Formats: sequence, C-alpha cells, structure tokens
Amino acid sequence: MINRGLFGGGAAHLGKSARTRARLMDAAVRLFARDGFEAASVNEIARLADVANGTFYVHFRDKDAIGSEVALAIARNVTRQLDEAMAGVDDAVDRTSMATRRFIDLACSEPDWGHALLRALWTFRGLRESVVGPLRSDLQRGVDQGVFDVEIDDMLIDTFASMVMGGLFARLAGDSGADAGARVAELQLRMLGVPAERARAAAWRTLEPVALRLAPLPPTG
Amino acid sequence: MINRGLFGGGAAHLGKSARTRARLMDAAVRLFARDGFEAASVNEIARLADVANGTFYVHFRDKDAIGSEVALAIARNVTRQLDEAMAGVDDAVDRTSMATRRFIDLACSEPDWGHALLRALWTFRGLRESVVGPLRSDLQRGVDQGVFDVEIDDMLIDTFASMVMGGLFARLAGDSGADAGARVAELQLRMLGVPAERARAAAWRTLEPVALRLAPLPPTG
Amino acid sequence: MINRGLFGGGAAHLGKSARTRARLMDAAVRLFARDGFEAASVNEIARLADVANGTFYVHFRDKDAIGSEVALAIARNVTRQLDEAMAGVDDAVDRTSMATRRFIDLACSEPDWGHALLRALWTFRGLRESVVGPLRSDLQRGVDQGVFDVEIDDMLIDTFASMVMGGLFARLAGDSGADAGARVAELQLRMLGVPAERARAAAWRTLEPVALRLAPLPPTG
Amino acid sequence: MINRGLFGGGAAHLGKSARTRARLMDAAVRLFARDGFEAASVNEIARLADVANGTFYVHFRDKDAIGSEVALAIARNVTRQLDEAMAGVDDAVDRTSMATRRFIDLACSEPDWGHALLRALWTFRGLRESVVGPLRSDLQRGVDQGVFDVEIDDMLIDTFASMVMGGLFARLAGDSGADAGARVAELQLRMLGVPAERARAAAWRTLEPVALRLAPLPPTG
DNA sequence: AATGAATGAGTTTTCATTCAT
DNA sequence: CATGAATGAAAACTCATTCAT
Repeated sequence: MINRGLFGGGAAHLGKSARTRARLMDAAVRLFARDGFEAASVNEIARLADVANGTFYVHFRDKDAIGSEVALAIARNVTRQLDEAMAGVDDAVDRTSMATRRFIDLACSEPDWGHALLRALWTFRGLRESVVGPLRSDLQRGVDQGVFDVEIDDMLIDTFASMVMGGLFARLAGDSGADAGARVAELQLRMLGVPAERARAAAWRTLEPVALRLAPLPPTG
Repeated sequence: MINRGLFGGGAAHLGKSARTRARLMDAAVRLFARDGFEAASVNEIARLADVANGTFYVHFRDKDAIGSEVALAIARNVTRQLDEAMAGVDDAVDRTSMATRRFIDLACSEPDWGHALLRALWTFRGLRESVVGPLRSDLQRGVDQGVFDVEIDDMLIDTFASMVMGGLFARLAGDSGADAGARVAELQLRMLGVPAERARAAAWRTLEPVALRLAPLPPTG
Repeated sequence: MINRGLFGGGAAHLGKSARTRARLMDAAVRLFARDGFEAASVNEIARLADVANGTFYVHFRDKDAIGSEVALAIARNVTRQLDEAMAGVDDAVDRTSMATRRFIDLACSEPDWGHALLRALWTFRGLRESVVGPLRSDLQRGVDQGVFDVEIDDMLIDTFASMVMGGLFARLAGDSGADAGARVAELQLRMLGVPAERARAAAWRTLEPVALRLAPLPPTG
Repeated sequence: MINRGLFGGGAAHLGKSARTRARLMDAAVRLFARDGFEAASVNEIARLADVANGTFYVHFRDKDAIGSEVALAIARNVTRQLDEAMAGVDDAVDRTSMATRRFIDLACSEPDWGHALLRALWTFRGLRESVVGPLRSDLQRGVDQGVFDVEIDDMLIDTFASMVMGGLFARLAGDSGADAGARVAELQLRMLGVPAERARAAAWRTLEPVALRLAPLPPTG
C-alpha cells in the first residue's frame, strides 16, 4: 500500500480503467496541492500518473473536470468519515466541537488532500454547502438542547465555516500545531453562547486519533 | 474624476508617467478581481489601461510585481482609512466591532477592490499580517479594559481574521446584505467573552457610512 | 427498415460482420456529408455506428479506406441505378437530359449521400471518370444520330460534368428547387447544338420519380 | 522581386507589420494550395513565412481568419484585374468570352492562387457571389443586344459559373492546356444561344496575355 | 469479431517577456 | 517614456492507430 495514493489504494481491486483514473486523480491532488489548480498542467498530471498525456482525456473532459471531481471526492470522503466518527454522539456541544476538530485533523492527515480541499472550497462554491450542510442540524440541535444561545442564520453558518477553514489553513501552513482544531472549537463554542469554562473543557477533551481512509470511488460522470 | 479609477483619481495631479502607472494598476485590479491573478494577462491589463503592452514593463518588472504592488496598495489604503475612521474611539468593544464592520464596508464599497483584496490575502500570505497586525493591540486593549475575557494568541487572531474574511466573502458573493459586518462583529464579540446583550448592542450600533478614498501612491522602486 | 441507413438496409440479411461494416459506412456518410472527410473523426464514426472505436479497424485499414470505399459505393450505386432507369431509352437527347436530371434527383433523394458524393467527386479525382464515363457514349450517340452538333473532347465532357455538379450543388444548398435538373439539362442540350425549342421540350418532359435504393454491398478487401 | 510572393510584393513598401502579415498570407496560400485548408497547419504557415509561431496570432485570430482573408484578397484582385482587362469592351459576346478566358488565365498564372481560389469558392459560399456578380450584367447586356437568346435566372448564372470552375479545375489539374478557357467560352456562348460559328470565332480570338499582379492590400479586420 | 483503454505525435492557442524604433 | 511587433516555450486538447483482453 506504499505510495499508491489514496484514490489508487481504494481502486486497487477495481478494473484497469478505474485504476488509471484513480492514478490520475492522485496525481492531480498532489499537483493541485503543490502548485495550485491553475498552475498544474494536464501534461504534468499525466506524467506523474505515469500515463500518456492523451490518456488524461480518455478519463476527463478537461482540467476543470478532474478539478471538481477530485474536490467532490475529497469532500464526500471527509464528510462521510466525519459522520462515522460522530455516530452515537448526541450532545450538541460535543458534536460541534468534534466536527471542527475532526475535520481539521482529517484534512491535515494527508496534507495534499487538505490543501486540495481548502482550494476547492474556495474555488467551487457549491462544495461549501455540501460540507457545511450537516453542520446546520448540529447547531439547531444545540439550540434545542438549550446549550447554544444564538440565532441560527446563514451568516452564522458562514462564519462558523470560515473559522474552521481558518484553522485548517493555519495548520496546513504550519503556523500552528495539532491543537489548532481544539482552539478554534473552543472559540466557536464561546461564540455560540457556551460558558467559557464549559467551552474550554469540551473543546480540549482528548480525542482518539483518526486517519483519512478512502473507500473505492464510484466513477462519476 | 469620472470613472478614472481609484489609483487614477489619486494620481491625476502627478506627472504623465505616474498616471500611466496608476492606470495600469487600476486595470490590474479590475482584472485580478474578475479573473484572478493567474488568468489576468499582461496584454489585457495593458489594453484595459489603454497603453501598449510593452509599456507595462516600463513600470513593473514583471506580472508578480504589479500583483504584490496592487495588493500592498489596497491593504495600505484600507488600513489607513480604517485608522482614520477609528481615531478617537477608545472603547475596545467599539474599536473591535468597528474594525470588522468598516473593513467589510470599505472593501465592498468598490467590489473590484474587495475581490482583489480577498484574493490577495489568500495568495500573498504576508498581507494578512499587515492587515491584521493592528488588530492585536485592540484585542489586548479589550483585555486590559476588562471587557474581553479571552487569551490572546495567534490562533485567536487568525480565527478573528478568518471571520472577517468570511463576512467579506459573503457580501461580495451577494450571499448576504449590508448587515453582514454587524452580524460578524456581534459573533466576534461573543467569542471574545462580551455578554450577548452587550455584543448585540455594540455590533449593531448605527455607523455613518464612509467610502473608500485613495491618496496618491508613492512610486515603488 | 426504419432509419437503418442505406448500407444498413442493404446488409440487413447478411452476417453480423457485414452489418457492422454497413453501419460504419452509414455513419461515415453522415459525418462526411456534415463535416467533410478531414473533420470527421474515426472515433465519432464508431460512436455513431454504435461500435467500439477499435472495431473500426477490424473493417477498414484506415480512415482513407472507408473514405474511398464509401465514395466508390455511392458512385457505383448511383450509376447502376442510372443505367437501370435509362434502359430502353434510345434517343440521345432523351438519354442525355435524363442522365443529368436523374443523377441530380438521385443524389438529392438522400442529401447525406448527395453531399458525400459531391465532396468525393471533388476529393477523389478518379471517381469523376467512373461517373462520367458512360456519358461519353451518350454524347457520341447524339452525334451519330445527328442531333448533337459538337466536337466531343475531354473538355466537353468535363464541362458537361461541371454543369451537373453545379446543379447538384445548387439543389443541395437549397438555392434552387426540384427543377434545377431540368434547367441544367436544357442548357446542356443547347450547348450541344440542340435547337432551343427542342432542348426545352426534351429537358422539361415529365419524369416519373425514382428513389435511391441500395443493393447489398459486396465486402471489399 | 524574386520569391517575394504576391502579397509580399505588393506590401514591399509598407511597414514591417504589413510585410510580416503579407508573408504569412503568401505562406498560407502556398500551403492551402498544396495541402488544402484543413491539412495546412498554423505552425507550418509560420515556419514557411519565417516567423515564430506565436507571430501568426499577432496578425490573425485563427486559421479561419487567414483563410477567408486570403480568399477574399484573391477574389478581389482577380475581379479587379478582370474589370480592368475588359474596360472598353462593349460587345456582350466579347465580354462574356473574355471574362471566362481571362478568369481562368489569371487564376492559372499563379497556380497556388488558382488552387486557393478554387478551394475558397468551394468553401466560402459568399465568395461565389462576389466573383460571379458582375457576370449577370454582361449576360443581360447580351440579351439586350439581341445576341443571347436565353432567360437569365439564378440557375443560368450558377451553371455558367460552374463551367468556368470546371475549366479552371481542368487547367490546374493539368488535364487540359492553355486553350481550356477558349473551349469553355465557346460552349458557354452556344449555351446562351449564339450560333455555333460565331461562338467558335469569338471564343478563340487571340487574346494578349496578362499576368496576375497585386496591388497592396489594405489590412482587413 | 469486438472491445475500449492507451498511446504519443501533432494541432491550435496563449502569454510573459524582449527589443528595435 | 512609450510603442507594438516579435518571440518561443508551454499550455490545452485531438485523433488515427494499436493492442491486450
């Protein structure tokens, strides 16, 4: 499983075509993370994936296509793992802080993916909704449980999401250590109306580590 | 002063060379905002500025040069105006919420500039520091005045800044109206430990409108 | 027999391989007519024929092969039908005007074929000879019968053929109606020395309509 | 004036830009004639013109642009020279036969141009009208003078034009000699109702030779 | 026979940058 | 200072053709 890339790993047991496709996506993630979407060239993606440049176009219509596909795949995987990690957690305070911390941890466990995700959230506006969507229900739950004292509106969601992205950015840039997520979560809880003491306690609670794993990707469009 | 652009307006009384330079920067801002830095081409900047493409290189060493110059100029102007707008305000709560609201309002008063600034803050990491720097002292002042109950560290600053950027983004994208700044400021104050009532009152206080004005730009070597 | 294409129709009762081949030729005709030979791609021909692209090369050595094969098949079919339609007609004036009119009508009865034929006559020089060849004997017959007062040389044949093609082109382009063939035939007869009155009468005589039918195509090695 | 090309010759005294442009057009004509429009590549045009490939796009938006520009320029020049050559000729029989013969001679005096013109007439439908347009008045003149006994309609014009193109084609293909034009003209006159004797006499009258010359081209588009 | 992924040379096109005028 | 034609490397994308299955 060494160096096979995350998509490649997931597609190992699939057909040859799916593996080539996965290799291209892995290569794209690496280059998008290193150079940014614009600066990454199709030819280099193909070279890194070890296929002819024409092969790229067998699998993707153009660079945009692989861009959004990669973004979507990452987002889907991250949110799915997030869901799994939070299954069985009922307390809104815990859910909220875990979501932030887990999200950042997951995205940072594979920095290429983290970078790609961050850029994608910036570039493909639609992604934000898919990532942020589930959040809304957790916040509402907190209000219902009487622990969040805040009005839930779009601006709150956006702001909450921005805080997460800021934390992720800081981690990926190396400006902060592994506790960035906890700190951000604490600040979020305070913002939501959780008393300072409880916010700190909840946000810094020890969390067993998880790593980003990838299930096989169904080929998309 | 009609449609002369913000740099152009400031440089109106200077020599011809300075005006050409200003026109180039105005054109660059427009294109950076619309297409992003990578996608904006030197030729198009020159065309929009109504000069020959070769003229560009009389004034700027290369494309990167005009990029950082524009970013820096915008940042400097925004912070300077922010400073002026807040002169005489002592209360940390007021200063903090005003900073956020004014910043967003200023950046949105000229959407091209706002977009360019947002992109620049993303691209040129250094800018953030220059824009965010003054903030730290306001936060510290709040702690000293006993109104902020929070530890001031890099993560707090980053998070605070991310919230502002999120609000700016939402405004520019048209996802929210003119009150985005107030809402963000309110949430920030809550996060900083200001009681909910006071946070709301302070953040939504009426603010007389200001517009972004630009002073002449000193030529940069 | 619905929409099965002309080759396809003729090959319906043959083996699967022959039907695949026929489908490829039908697809090729469509695309050659629409886009021209150069612009039509093998992949698109295959897609339109509903076979894998590799299958193309099972049936044709290369793109040129299907090009000349299609051209030849069309030319053969058109001339054969022309022959049949004129069997039993002895008068050279009638034969000549019928040839022109029938040729145009046949080629227009299936516009894709007409376009493909026109293009092919332009591209594959040799085709012209095979289509035009029989003409020479009709012209000679007219001289022998004393109704054509003209010297028969290559330039005459070429000119005669050009007039037919001009008429076909005008019909296919929609620049003229169903009587284009008659008008061209009339002008040809005048050119050949037939008195104006008789030329008009012969050329505009009512012609019962025929449609292009295709006999099965013998596989070509 | 050796090997400077026809556009190049005309542009010799103009600015450098116009000369480069002319060199590109000369190269394009050569390649269009040799390989056809589709098969000629922009890179090869540039190489033949002895400029960098990027330079092509300084002067033409794309391959289509130089294609229609070249076609238009040739057509304009040919028709202008035709006009000049026929100034002072009043008799419709003479005008008509001269037009056909001169046109073919001109187009063949520079075979590259002839081929390009022929292809262009085929490809750019609009050209035909501009070349053929003046013809209509000559035909009408013949009717008015009582020498042409024919109805003038679109089909007649089209047929007449097709005959010219057929003759040009035969000449360029080497299928016929210098007298192709005269033969075609003779056949045309017969078609128009001119008695055979007179048609032959008029069409074969000696014509002093002319060569295709080019005036400087005003830059287009 | 049929498949369809893979190839890679070739095409169009863009663009930051230079330089003679 | 200003010009704008010229550059050429590099990008995106196409496509006839091959080949293992």
